Amino acid sequence: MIKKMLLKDVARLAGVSEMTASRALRGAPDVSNATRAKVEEIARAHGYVPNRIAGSLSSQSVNLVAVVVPSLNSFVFPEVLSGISSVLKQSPLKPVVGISGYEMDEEEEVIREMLSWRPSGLIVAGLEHSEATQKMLLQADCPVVEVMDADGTPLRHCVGISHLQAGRDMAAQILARGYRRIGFIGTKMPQDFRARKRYDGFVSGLAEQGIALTDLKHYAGDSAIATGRLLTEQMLARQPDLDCIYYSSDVMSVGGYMHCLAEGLSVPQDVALAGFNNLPILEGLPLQLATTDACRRPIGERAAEIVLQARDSAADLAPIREILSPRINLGQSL
Amino acid sequence: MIKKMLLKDVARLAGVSEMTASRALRGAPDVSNATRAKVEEIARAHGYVPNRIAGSLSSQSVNLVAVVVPSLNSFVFPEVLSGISSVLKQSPLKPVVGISGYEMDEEEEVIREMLSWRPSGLIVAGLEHSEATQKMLLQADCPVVEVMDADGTPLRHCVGISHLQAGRDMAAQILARGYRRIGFIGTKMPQDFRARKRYDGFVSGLAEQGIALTDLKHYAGDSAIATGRLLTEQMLARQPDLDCIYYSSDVMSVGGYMHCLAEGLSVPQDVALAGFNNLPILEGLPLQLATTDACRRPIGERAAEIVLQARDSAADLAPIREILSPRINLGQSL
DNA sequence: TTTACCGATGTTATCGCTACCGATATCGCA
DNA sequence: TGCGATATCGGTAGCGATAACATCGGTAAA
Repeated sequence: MIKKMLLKDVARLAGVSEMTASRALRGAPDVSNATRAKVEEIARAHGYVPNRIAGSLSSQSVNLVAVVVPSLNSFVFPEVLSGISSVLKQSPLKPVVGISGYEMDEEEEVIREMLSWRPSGLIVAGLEHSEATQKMLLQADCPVVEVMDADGTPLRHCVGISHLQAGRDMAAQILARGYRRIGFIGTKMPQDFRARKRYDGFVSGLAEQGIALTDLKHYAGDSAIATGRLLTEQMLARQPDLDCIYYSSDVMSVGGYMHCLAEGLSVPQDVALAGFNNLPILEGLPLQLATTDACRRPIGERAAEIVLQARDSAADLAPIREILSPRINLGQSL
Repeated sequence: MIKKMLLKDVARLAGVSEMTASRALRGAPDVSNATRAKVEEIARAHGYVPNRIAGSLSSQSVNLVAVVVPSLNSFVFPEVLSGISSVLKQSPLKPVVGISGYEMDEEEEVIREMLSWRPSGLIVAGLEHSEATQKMLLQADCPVVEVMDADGTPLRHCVGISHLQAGRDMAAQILARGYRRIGFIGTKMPQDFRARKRYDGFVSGLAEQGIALTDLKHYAGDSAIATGRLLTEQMLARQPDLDCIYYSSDVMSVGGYMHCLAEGLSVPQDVALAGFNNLPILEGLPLQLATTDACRRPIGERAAEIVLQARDSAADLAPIREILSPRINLGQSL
């Protein structure tokens, strides 16, 4: 294999035209079985890998779906992704992931990069984008689905939950159980719009019943169990009579629980805990922590379905806005 | 914006040739600042997104590095990825992730797909590939780096650790602390070659001192805290006098620890625990669990550096084989 | 037997951009 | 004033594949 095999090499070796070789390898119709077999045989024998760059330029179609998420570390997006993948598997489309790092500028750059590859669809987490990004998304000639969040104005298609409502609902549950001295611990706070909305909903849910937060910690860094533990320790030191803490993420509430375990505090008697996301790390703990399921997988699945739907329909797909209902899991920590 | 803006539209509006517009937008030399500014202005105003498919076909270069990993759920690969990203950020290259799902066939398909986009480099986890995959990787006209593992024969470049040795080392540590009735719990066992190697190394390490495993559980499913907890419970039921368990992953050892917490078993007095990877979930637990750091980030960084190095050097880069030394963290659970 | 038609294949014309190289403008300097 | 060296810019020719249409035996229907 001195130099790269091209389609024309395969064609020549198989004794057919480039066109026929192309059709054979793509599984297109109008090729006799004998010819197809011969072409495939030659391609395999020589390790021919088609050049999809050329193919896509020619066919004006790219079998990729861009997926832009803030992070892969947070345990939350892999599951959205797997929902997307499972649905796309029924089609020739493949997901490609880009990471925006909870930064609008970074998101803009990543989206520009992805759109420059002319994907068949774009799925992006969140409704908040820079102006330039919004413009790009509106002009993109592929279906765009904003996911995870439903509080706001989607550009076109949208699948998510109301984080505002999720926060409010958790406030109601916590108040209903008689807790009154309540703290909130959040991470990535200025940048994570959804965490911010849960916070806002939570505070307003408390306010509806005349309760204000007793303590509050907005931490700029990433969610981590160790961070949750540390911030919980600090908050309980500041407010020894706190009776409940609501965290922006299960990762953090697990950290809080670890603090309680280490200090011999009993949950929920000494302090009640609640998180968000219903992450798999909650399963297997000695105590089931309260959480809200964020519908990650269904969101991914629906988003992918919308992309497929848009691809199949000749005309532009009418805007789809799907608001899923997250389910609170009270567990044993409230 | 009725139809897609093309470079020629930008050029026309800017009153320059396509060529000049192309140079201006790419930041290529030989363009006056005034012209460049005007072209950029027009492009921005009209939301022009260059078509990288056409650009790459023409320039015969793609600024993407394919990264193929078994899974994103396992908590281990995101960190390799972030090592890769951080290094690539100094260059115009961008990582693109593909998921092989711990399946050789799937891996083959994913790699074929990625290579069909003619990336500037390919980083793949593991040394074990199907024959067809090996052939593709050898013929690929881009640098290929196999990462994570160093036990075996790399195709060309390789950055990893010896999992065999990691298993052996942990066996030595465990034996040195006097444990004799030892169990092993592993997941993804037939497919995860690296876990398998740690197991083999562990068993041989024990054998060197005349010890055999007291109990063994190879679980086919994914690692999860809940799974670790359940399998630990079952193993301890089978072997009540087990004094130590080595897990294929920290995720599982945390599950084991959760079982101990729930049952009131003290670690390491009642049973000692050790895992692998040094995952962030270990941080913040009431007890620090023994583990081996898998050097995930440095591996990602080095792999990316090799890709950059190969890109810069005119001639073919001589094979690089880098074996990092994982560090055991004994914690408090042994 | 003739004609319409169909499956299998080949020919031509892009797809949107950039490498390559030639053309032009500008400027310093003798 | 005239020359070559620079700085800018443009025309042409692909990159490697596929869409669309043309071709061409051969078979079934008339």
